[in-house]
Amino acid sequence: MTTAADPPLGRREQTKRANRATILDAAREVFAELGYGAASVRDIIRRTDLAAGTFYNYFPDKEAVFRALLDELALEVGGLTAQARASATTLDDFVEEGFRAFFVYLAEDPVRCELLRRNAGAVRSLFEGEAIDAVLTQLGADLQRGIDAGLIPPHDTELMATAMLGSAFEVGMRAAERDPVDVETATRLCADIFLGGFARMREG
Amino acid sequence: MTTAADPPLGRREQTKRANRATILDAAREVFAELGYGAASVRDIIRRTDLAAGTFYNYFPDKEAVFRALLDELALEVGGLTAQARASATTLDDFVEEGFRAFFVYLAEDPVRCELLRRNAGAVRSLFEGEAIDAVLTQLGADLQRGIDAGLIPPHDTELMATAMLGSAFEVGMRAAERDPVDVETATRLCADIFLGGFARMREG
DNA sequence: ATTGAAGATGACGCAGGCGTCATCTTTCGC
DNA sequence: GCGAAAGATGACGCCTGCGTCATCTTCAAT
Repeated sequence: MTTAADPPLGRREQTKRANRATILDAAREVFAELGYGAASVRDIIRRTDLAAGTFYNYFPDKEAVFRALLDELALEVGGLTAQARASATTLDDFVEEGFRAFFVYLAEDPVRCELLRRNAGAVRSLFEGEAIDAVLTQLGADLQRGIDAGLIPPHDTELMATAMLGSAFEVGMRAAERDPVDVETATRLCADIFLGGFARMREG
Repeated sequence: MTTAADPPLGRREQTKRANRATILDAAREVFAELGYGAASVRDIIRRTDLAAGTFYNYFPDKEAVFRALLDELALEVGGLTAQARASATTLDDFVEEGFRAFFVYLAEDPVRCELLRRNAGAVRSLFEGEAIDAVLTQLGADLQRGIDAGLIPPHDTELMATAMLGSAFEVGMRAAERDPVDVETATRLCADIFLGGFARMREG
């Protein structure tokens, strides 16, 4: 299931895609290890058997690769969690499956995980209101729908989404560095916390 | 209330302290704006009327200044929150006052706040098990005491502490960028979430 | 006042990153 | 096969940061 021409894949286009992927993979590793700020374009191409100049055929600078990386990631994580929440029928499912999707996604790839962990700050400053923020907005909107439907007590959805993402992020990181990665414990904990929180807000 | 000689403060010692403070202040700003990785020693001294060489009379490299900055910060935040929790008599107070202390501390100084926000990743990778981690360990221990005393249902205290810190951090950042900074709303939200969470864990 | 040491200064040599561009290699259409 | 264009290559000039160190300035003790 590709977007355009399926069979007619010229050698030209083929290497182009491969090179782009190679650069992105190398960049993911480098940013994960060194952090965005300390990483250089040279660090990235050095991890590749491409020449320095080639990099600039694909991306104008390191910020562009970083953006590409994060856009991809935000799209994936946004899609997965939103989908998980969308197919939930109860509030318990909504919360639990949302967290689980996130933790499963993190557990899937340690490099991805480290990329996020190491660059949380850079992501924030670099993508004010983009990419990652979209995930948060999406969650906020879902919460609002829950409130409208009477399933969740009214509250500041922006702050709540922030709290959920914050917990999920930190807990996910901690869980990911345990061996073996225990998605269930993390899911259970976060779900209990926030479901309990909703209950308390409903009563109090 | 200083540690040693109070009256005999020679001009020599005076400038030394002033210079150290000047460097630390400049470093805080630079790290907050550029992020640890991208910041350079030159960026720091440039923000000062000291000469390049002078920097090295006080710190061996940028990592050392960063450590000094973070150690100070961790000590403050650890002290304030631990103290707030220690003087609590009920579980509600324990949770609420702990969060409040943290949010008040953040709201106090925007630069400090930005320093943390921007460098969350660098802090983690640079201080595996030091400084900031101590805050977390402290919180974990407090939770364990709560469990032992039968106030809090048993659970994975390490993960729980992580979740609390994660929420507090993200919510604090978000709250800090709102104008005016609303410590109460943030405190209320976090306290409700985690108190509710405890309640749910106790029942279920 | 004199002098010795603490410490501030900034120029220096070295290292490495940046983005470019002339050149070479490969692919594709004919 | 052939020629032209796409694209890969890596050396180049420029720039900036690093940590040092010889030198100058300032302080304090005599």
